[in-house]
Amino acid sequence: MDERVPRDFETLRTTILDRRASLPKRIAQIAAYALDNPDDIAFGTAASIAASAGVQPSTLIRFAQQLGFDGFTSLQQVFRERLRERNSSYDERLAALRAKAEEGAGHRAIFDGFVAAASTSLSDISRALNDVHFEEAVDLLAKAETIYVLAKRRSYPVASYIAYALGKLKIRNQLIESAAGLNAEMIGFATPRDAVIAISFSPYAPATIEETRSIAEQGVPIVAITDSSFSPLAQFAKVWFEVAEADFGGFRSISATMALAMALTVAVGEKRRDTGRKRKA
Amino acid sequence: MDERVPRDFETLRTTILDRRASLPKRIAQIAAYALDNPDDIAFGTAASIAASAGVQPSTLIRFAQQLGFDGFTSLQQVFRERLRERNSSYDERLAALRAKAEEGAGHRAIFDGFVAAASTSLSDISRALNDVHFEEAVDLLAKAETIYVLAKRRSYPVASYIAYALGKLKIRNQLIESAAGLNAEMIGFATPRDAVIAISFSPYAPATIEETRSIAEQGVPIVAITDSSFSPLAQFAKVWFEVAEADFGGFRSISATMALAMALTVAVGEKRRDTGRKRKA
DNA sequence: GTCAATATGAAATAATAATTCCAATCCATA
DNA sequence: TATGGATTGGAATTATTATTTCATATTGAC
Repeated sequence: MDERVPRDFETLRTTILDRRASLPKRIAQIAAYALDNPDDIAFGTAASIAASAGVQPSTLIRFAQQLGFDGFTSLQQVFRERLRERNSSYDERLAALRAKAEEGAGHRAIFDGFVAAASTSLSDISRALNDVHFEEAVDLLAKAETIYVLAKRRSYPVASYIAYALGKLKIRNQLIESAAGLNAEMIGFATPRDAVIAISFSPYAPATIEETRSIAEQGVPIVAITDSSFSPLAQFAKVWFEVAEADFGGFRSISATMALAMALTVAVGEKRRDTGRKRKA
Repeated sequence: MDERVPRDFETLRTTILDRRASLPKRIAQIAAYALDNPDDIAFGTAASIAASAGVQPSTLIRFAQQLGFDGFTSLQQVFRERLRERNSSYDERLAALRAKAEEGAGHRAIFDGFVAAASTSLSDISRALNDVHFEEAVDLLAKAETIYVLAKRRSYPVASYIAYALGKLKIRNQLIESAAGLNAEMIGFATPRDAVIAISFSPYAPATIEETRSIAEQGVPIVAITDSSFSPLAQFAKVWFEVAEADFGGFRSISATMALAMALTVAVGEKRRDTGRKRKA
C-alpha cells in the first residue's frame, strides 16, 4: 500500500527503464510505447492506447498495477502532470516576459517586450508558413534576371537586407529607394523576365502600393510579403505571404519578416546554384 | 453542421473574445474560466471543470454548443491539441527545427534554419543583456541633441530601422550612409553634446571602424553594438553591447540586434518624454 | 512431456462521465 | 406588473470508459 509509487514522470521513466529486462513481453511492449508516446498516454483512453500499442486494455492496466499504481487512471495522471509542467515552461517564460514588460518595470521591461514580441512572431510564422507558396516564390525569383526589391518605411530595413544578401550571393538585384527620386524610371526598366519582392504592412505606404501596381502592369511577377489578405499588395502578387508580427508599445516586430526574407534569399541562391550545375552537366 | 467550428486554440480564443459581450452570464463565466485555465479544460471532466468554474455541467455543454461544437468533448479536443503542440518544450521545438534544417529537406529547411537561428539569438541575448549597460546607454542617448547612426553592410538594416523609429519618435537623428560619399563631412558636424549608435560585426566593415574612430576623437560619446570584446568598436565606446547572433548556412541572424535596437530606441523615447514632463512640472 | 505458475485475450461488469430534459428562475418588453 | 422568451439548475438518462473476471495460452522447471 505505501509502496513507492512514482509520482513524477522522471521517476516513472527511470523505474520503467530499470525493470525493462524483467517485464513480460506484452507489458514490455506497452512500456516501450508509453515512453515513446507519452502524449498519447496523457490524452488517450485505455482502449485507444491499447489499440495503438497493439495490446489489450487489460494489459495496460496490469502494466500500471505492476508499477504500483492502482489502475490506469492514476498512471495517466503522471503523464498529464508532465504535460502541464512542460507546457508552462516556454509559455510561462514568454508570459512572464510580457507581463514584466507590461507592468513597465523600468527600461529593461521595454527590452523584454521586444524580445517577447519577436519570439511570438517567429513561432507564429513557423507554424503558419505555407511550404507550397514558399517553393513557388523561390521558383519565381530564381528564374528572374534581375530581382527588384521594393519597400519603404518600416519594411525598408528588410529590403535593404535582402539587397545586401542577394549581392553577396551574386544575384543581380535592384533596391528601389526613393532617395534620388528616380523610382519611376527604375521601375520602367523591369520586364516580365524579372521579378519583384514587395514588402508592405498596414498602414501601407502609398508609394509602395503605387509602384507595385505600376510594375505589375508591366507584367513583372511579384512576390509580396504583407499582413493580411486585404492588403492591397495581395491583389498584384503572383505569390504572397501573410506575416503576422506581434507588437510592443505600438512598435511591431520585424523578426518574422526578416527570417522569411533571409530564407527566401538564401533559398533562391541555392536554387540557382542547383540549376546552374544541372545545366552544365 | 458545417458551421465554422474553431479547430485550433487561437481561433477559438478569438471567437470567444469576440462574442464575450453577447454571452449570457453563466456562459460568460465559463468562457472566462476556460481562457484563464486552459489546462484545466484539457484535463478535467465536465463535472470537475464546472465545479471549479462555479457553474453546472450543463452550462459547460451549452457553452461548447454555442461555439458550434457538438458537445463538451469536442471542445476539449481543441484544448488538448493545444497542449500537444505546445507541449514539446521550447528547446525541444528548437532542436527539432534545427534538426529538420540540418538534414536539409528542401527549401522549407532553409526557412526553419533561419527561424531557429533567430530564436536562439533572442533567447541568448535575453539572458545576456546587462541591465546596467542598457540604462547607461539609454541615459547617454536620451541626452544627445542629435543621435548619429552608423552601420554598413549586414548591420545597415538595423541602422535604417533605428533611424526610422527615431524619426517616428521625433528624435533628431542622422543616418550615416555612404551613398553620397559625404560621410566625413557629416561626421564633422557631430559634437560632444550628440551621441552615436555604432553597429558592426566581424568582419568589421573598415569604413565603420574608421568613422567610429574619427567621431570618437571629436569627443562624441558612442554606444556600440558588436560581437565581442575584441571588437575594434569596443575600445571607442562609452557603452557597448556584446550580441552573439546564431547563424544558418553562413548567414547570421540579426534578430537579437534588431530587438536590442528597437528597445534602445523606444526606451530613449520614453526617457525623453519623462524628462520633458519633469522639466515642465 | 507434464505440471504449475505466469501471462494473455476477450468479454462481462462496474464506474464514471457526458448529455439531455424539464421545471424553476430571470429578464426584457409591452 | 403581466407575459413570453431566454437562461439556468439539478436530476435522470445515456454513453463511454476503466476494471474485473475467467478461459486460454505460454513458459519454465522437473
